[in-house]
Amino acid sequence: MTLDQRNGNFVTAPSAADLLAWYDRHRRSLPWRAPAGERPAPYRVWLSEIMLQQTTVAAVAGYFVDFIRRWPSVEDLAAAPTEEVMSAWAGLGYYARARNLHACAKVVAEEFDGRFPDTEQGLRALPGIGPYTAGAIAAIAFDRRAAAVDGNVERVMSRVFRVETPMPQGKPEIRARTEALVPEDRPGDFAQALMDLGATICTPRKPACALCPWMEPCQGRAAGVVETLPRKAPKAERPVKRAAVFWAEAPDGSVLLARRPPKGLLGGTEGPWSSELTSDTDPAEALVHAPFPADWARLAGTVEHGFTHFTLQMTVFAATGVAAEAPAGARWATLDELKEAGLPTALMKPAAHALAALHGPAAAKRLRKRPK
DNA sequence: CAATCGTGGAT
DNA sequence: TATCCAAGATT
Repeated sequence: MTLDQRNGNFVTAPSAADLLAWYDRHRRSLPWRAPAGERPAPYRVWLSEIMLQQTTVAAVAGYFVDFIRRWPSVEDLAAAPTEEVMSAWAGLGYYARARNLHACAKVVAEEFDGRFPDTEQGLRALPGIGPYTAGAIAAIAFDRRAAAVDGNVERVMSRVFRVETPMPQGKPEIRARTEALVPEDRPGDFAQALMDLGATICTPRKPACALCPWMEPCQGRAAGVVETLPRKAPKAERPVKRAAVFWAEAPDGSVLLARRPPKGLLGGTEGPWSSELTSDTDPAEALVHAPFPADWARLAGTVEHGFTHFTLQMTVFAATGVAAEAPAGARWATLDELKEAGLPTALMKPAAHALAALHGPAAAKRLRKRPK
């Protein structure tokens, strides 16, 4: 029992034991989790944590099952061509994760004999593993006493301890508070319990405080400010940028696919040829960005895609019956090969737009990923 | 530190 | 329809 000097209230500290007791009754069953009391394989923990970065459980589940079936071990994943990993990742977003995933698998397979480091520090040195993921893997896969501070934990802790400092300035305090609470026993369950609590009880809006194991010690609730936490600076508004997408079809019906440079927006993915997506291209002057001279026809309408930090408005140009060599970094591919390649959603949209315009809606529908 | 980097679901 | 934002890392 301590005194909160901000309002003169006496507060009790939240206990790991109360949270773990709640977790034992309400833990979610997820594809990457082991049965209660068992420790999941580090490979599965790592793969799931990378996929779950800024990505919802629902979006990840199918990809996780696919990856595990296709590459059952880290050695299998390391041995795969990077292009196959990128294709398997297509649609999940943040493609740097896929590149780092493969790079990390190679390091673990080739330099660590297929075994992941079992400490936070060791994990942190691997590509794609930052402070959160290192803590999560150390705790969940190796039962190390490590904190895993993600968005859920940030929200829970900012509320329980009533941290009113806006993020990211408040992060150090959140981390210190979390580290102090991690128990010697069951640190992995503690990490997952905290995330489950944030995902199912201590939600951004309308938290279910009445069901919360930490309702009593929650200072945010006592002060009536739960839903205002964590505090965040207002976000800058998203500019609209324009790009030109070039849909080329050869006489045999194959289409032009270009591999994007490894870094930057959609880095390493394949898709139709386009102007720079991060600059702003005037549609009237778009043809200078075409892959080769052809009878380009501007298709009616535009295609929009919202990225985190800007909205992209794409104008699509199409040419059919093209007999031309594919430029460097591009290839002619059948529609089946296009589906196999896996396009990011942002580029699947203009592809579908072109197919619908040239061959009808039914042709566009065939682009959709078939359920496996 | 601030900007960059995807996507889909919920509200 | 617009906004938020989810198991963040990298530069």
